Amino acid sequence: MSGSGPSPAYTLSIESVERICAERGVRFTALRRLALEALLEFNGPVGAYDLLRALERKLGKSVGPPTAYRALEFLQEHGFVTRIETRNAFVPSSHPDDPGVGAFFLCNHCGATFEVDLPGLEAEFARRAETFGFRVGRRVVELQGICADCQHTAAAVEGQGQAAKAMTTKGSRG
Amino acid sequence: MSGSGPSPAYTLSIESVERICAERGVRFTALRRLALEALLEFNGPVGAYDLLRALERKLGKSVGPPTAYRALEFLQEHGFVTRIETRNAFVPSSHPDDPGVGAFFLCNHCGATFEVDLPGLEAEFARRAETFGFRVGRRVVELQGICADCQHTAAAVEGQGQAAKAMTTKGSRG
DNA sequence: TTGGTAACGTAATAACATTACACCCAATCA
DNA sequence: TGATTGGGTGTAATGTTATTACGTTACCAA
Ligand SMILES: [Zn+2]
Ligand SMILES: [Zn+2]
Ligand SMILES: [Zn+2]
Ligand SMILES: [Zn+2]
Repeated sequence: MSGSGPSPAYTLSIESVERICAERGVRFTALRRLALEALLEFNGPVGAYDLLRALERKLGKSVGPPTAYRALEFLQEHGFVTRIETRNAFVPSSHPDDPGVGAFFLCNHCGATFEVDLPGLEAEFARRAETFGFRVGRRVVELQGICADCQHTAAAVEGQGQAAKAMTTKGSRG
Repeated sequence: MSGSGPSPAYTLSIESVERICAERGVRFTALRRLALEALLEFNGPVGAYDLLRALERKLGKSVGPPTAYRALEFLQEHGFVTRIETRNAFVPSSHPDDPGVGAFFLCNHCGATFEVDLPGLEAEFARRAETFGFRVGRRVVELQGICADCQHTAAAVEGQGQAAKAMTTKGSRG
């Protein structure tokens, strides 16, 4: 399939992250940079252990899980990376400082990941939360299905349940 | 915290599931029934291994992970149970044959889980999906934060990030 | 009754994530 | 400058969640 979709692949660049970190007075270390570079080099969601192996290749030495997870934690905290819960995987964020809801359309067939802004979602959530006094923090919206490209393929059997095969190293929990 | 919230605790009963399975011509076996009973006996999301241990208690013998996961798979396939992705855990569904979007409000402080119907979400998803030919299957909407009860507590520091402690055996990934 | 299929038991392993502690290094300050 | 301090990283061990593979059993239909 292709990387085409509702939003440009990724608007995030290393340079912009560098700048934002400087503004915020936080350290964009070599390791964190390498991790983000690795994530950008993949086309889709990347598992922590895949990132780990990518880091090993870049560094030429072995790295432990905490190293990968710490880098991911930093990148998530600052909005540069989003965890895809239904894939146990991570992608660079399209909108690092956007307070809005990032909704993810995830193709079960090819693994393609589309981050889209769903205006109106925010309001709907807030309004409903208000009715019972819930204070909303992190929002997770993930919509699984079949992308346009894969629907043109005979192999795309159903809107539910096929395993992702290409474009990602991650499996699916459909 | 309390079990109060936007919808009654659970509208699902063993009897209704029994009836639905008969209608659909699928087998509601002893194991599947025990698994669902166990899930209903918990107050919140239940991890697969907690379910496993509950099954062991009920059966008086040890059971392997596949046994628990197969029961969960069946219950999910038929809409009786929903997986909470951000908790790696499972809850009985409030609306087993409702095609609408079940959104979950999850308290990071006490673990309380509220399933609510968000009408309008469905339309928003469908409309956006249509614009790029995506065919939506499973929808995951999980909103983490702090419930009303916990906001009345000094310990509820922020709308983000506290670990769930009571009412659930599950941890949090913030 | 027999043959086929869905369900289950069991062992092993894979995949994902965290804890604990030691070490290093850069920024701050006596 | 030397000491202190805190964040960041290295490493080993462990914990948690999920799947694969394969043999057996139970149910149903021909
Ligand atoms: Zn494809
Ligand atoms: Zn696709
Ligand atoms: Zn609460
Ligand atoms: Zn509470």
